[in-house]
Amino acid sequence: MQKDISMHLLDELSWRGMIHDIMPGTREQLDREMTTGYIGFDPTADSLHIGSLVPILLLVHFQRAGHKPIALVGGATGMVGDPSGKNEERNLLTEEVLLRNAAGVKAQLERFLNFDASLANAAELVNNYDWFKTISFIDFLRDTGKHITVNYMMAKDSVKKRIEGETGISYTEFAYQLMQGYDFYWLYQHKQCKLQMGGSDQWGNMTTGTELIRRKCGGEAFVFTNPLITKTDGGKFGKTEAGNIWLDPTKTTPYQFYQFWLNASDEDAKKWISIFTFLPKSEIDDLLQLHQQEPSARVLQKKLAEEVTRFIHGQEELEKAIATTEKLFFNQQAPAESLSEQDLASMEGVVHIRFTRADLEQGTDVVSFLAQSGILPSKGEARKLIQGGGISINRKKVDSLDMTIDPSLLLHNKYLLVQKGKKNYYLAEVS
RNA sequence: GGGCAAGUAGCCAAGUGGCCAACGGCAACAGACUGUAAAUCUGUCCUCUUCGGAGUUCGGUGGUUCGAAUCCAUCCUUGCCCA
Repeated sequence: MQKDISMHLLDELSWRGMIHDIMPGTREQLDREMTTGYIGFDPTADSLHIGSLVPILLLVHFQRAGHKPIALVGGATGMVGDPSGKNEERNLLTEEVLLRNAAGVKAQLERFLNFDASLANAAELVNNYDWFKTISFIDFLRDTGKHITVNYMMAKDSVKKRIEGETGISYTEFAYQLMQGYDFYWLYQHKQCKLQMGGSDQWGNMTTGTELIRRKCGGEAFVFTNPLITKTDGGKFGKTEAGNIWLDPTKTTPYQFYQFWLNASDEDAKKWISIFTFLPKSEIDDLLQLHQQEPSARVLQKKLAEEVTRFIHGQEELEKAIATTEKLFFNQQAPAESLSEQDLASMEGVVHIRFTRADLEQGTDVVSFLAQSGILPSKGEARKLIQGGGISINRKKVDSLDMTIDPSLLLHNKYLLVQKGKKNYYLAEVS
């Protein structure tokens, strides 16, 4: 991507709706020189989830605009816990878990940025554990703590909320912003890093960093934040009944990942298409117009799902996800028998259940089958859902609790297609 | 260390001796309607169940009582005030 013909990074991010707050002087800094900028990622799990997608995309945009991105894994800060957005003290993760998580997160980040060392703006990965592990408490208090007043720290929203709230805040979490501030300072000193990006909830932590840089060495550094992703209906972004949407294909299959985006509401899709894809403005405008004319065609959702799935999982996995989606949803009225053995066997990403033929020979009732196969957690649960009309087998609604499952129901003598609700498919396979 | 207040299901929050598996709201799941949307309406929502019930809950423990989320004692946790 050529720097001079593309839009200014900030204008680009701005029309995409990826900028919430920006510190004055940031634009001038970006114009002045190739700037090094960083974003921190918390190793709270061994995989990133789609909540981290916006920061990842910011770094990618940043690098494409010719600047140098640094992804920081918070191996040290993760041990302390960020109070932002939390109304309760966190549980501390053990060192062992954190090390493993940091490694997992690092491996994922490496896939999205260009680390080619021959580039002037090659991406870098750092772990703040590397510099924090050797700093003594006394040194930290004398060299860093001395520069920031408690008054300043208490004025931060994240801290103020906790102080005024019911649960209070421990010294540990109170000190978090100093650690994050120190990260910025360290990167400023060692990597000439002059910019920090992050979610809008991080504004307070981020500005502690610029303040520290100013007071400790008279340097000038900048920050900007992206708005937090919300859903129009007020729900939490990135959650489904199955839990988080992870970037790790073994935790969330590409099919499930694709489905998540495809199921975006109209309103959300309009916002998300520009944030989560790299499509140019003209193309997005066209899509928005198409969407306006015929929302039921869901062009926005399809394009969104396609682009994001490709970015995370690659073309091949995307095609499999689309193929499975078409088989399951393209013609829902078609009887399950019309699906070929090949169709069923190649459904990657739907939940597979295995059971032995012997289990079926004498026939079992649906309720036991659903509970024993693990599709539902208990018989009671199975019973309730069936009574509520929420279970289909081979696309036929189960309308009786007495229904018997036996080999005659098997598709191609091998499969059972079980649906919980409209969208959750399970493929049970005899082995 | 002293004083005051609080701890109820995933979250918020009613409930002050039996009618309590515990009002209500949110979230979640399912159904109807649709476009695999949104909104709306309906059902479910501690666990298991042979659908008759059974078991375990209201910070912990012990007690009073025929009977406790509710009363008493004690301990723990949290917040506020004082030292």
